[in-house]
Amino acid sequence: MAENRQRILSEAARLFREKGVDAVSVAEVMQAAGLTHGGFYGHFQSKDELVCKTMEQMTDHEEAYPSFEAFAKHYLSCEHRDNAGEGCATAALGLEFRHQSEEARAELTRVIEAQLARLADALAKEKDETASPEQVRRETIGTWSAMVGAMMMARAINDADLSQEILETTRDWIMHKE
Amino acid sequence: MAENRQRILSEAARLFREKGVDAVSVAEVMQAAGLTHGGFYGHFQSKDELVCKTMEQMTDHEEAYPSFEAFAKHYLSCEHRDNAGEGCATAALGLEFRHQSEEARAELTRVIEAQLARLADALAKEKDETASPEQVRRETIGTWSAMVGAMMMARAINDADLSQEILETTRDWIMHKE
DNA sequence: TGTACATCAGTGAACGCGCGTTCACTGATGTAC
DNA sequence: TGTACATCAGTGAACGCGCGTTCACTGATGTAC
Repeated sequence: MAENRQRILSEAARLFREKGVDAVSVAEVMQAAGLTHGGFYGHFQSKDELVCKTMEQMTDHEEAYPSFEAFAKHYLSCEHRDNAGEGCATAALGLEFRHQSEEARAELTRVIEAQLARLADALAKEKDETASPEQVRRETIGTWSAMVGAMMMARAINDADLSQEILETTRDWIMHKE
Repeated sequence: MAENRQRILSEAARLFREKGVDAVSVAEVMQAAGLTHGGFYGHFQSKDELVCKTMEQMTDHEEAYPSFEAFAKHYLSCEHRDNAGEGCATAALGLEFRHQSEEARAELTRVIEAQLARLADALAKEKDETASPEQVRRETIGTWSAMVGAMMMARAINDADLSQEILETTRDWIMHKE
């Protein structure tokens, strides 16, 4: 039963990021986990609880970033854009949480805080001792906003050329701000 | 009848940005326009057509930005964050268009292209002749991504302090990139 | 000016559908003797 | 080792609900005579 619960959570994490929380039904998650929809309520009290637990697990499973440059390069890639299911939850879900419960929004806030902390670590390592914590935080928030915004737009629009231009130019822009 | 159609479009533009396209029903739009839901299909063929026409009108009604700094300051304000219904369509709808029709996605692409063009104009004016068009485009895309990403995160999260910090730090970051 | 009629934007009950959720049931598993 | 029974995760039909959409109807308006 613990195995099944874990498979439900993993499939939910993938499907929610791929299509959005509202666009994925409980039955679809259960089918992806190889079960039928009726058994869902043996594992979770409601779809909202599944959303919260999925976000909770995402925060736990994240690893430290190897280096800021490597992270930015991967983050702002076409591969990441085209595989939202395995990618960043903030860029994949973001706005949808306006309509989620307060509990779910609190989990997303934790996810974003954790991502900012990891990114700040990577940036601080890059700079050694040459930047104050305040400067690092400033650069972290600025670059992180640009990455999230660029990815969201690149995914939303219809024009492959403009999509790629936004990713590449933003990557260039945050790394060499002239 | 033309007046009613216009009122439907205006209310749809406000409600869609405020709550998202999927979270607003046809009946809700019609009620906001002072009509009943049945009459909707005398004005539009489908909800999808309403989405497209609403986006079309948004592109048309935008004005040139006074100055880059003034625009950024207003864009990254708490007022804008808390009044999505009157604000930027890209930051308000963005990702939701993954599930919309190709026609609707094409309209959003046009909205984003128009916003990039207006922002590039404002930036170019600021710089006079000191920057090449390529440099202006680069800075336009970079700053625009950061503004959209910051606004989306500021709206999604649950923590008022972090929300405001993201807005203020990003504003600071894009204006003085050290 | 007054009456009869055509037009048509808007009304509201009804439809089919998919959703989240419930619940009586099943059938594999483990324990008792 | 073999049989009887309890447990309980998972099944699948069914629920109430809100959605987008349809359609027979209404009632105000404008024209014809």
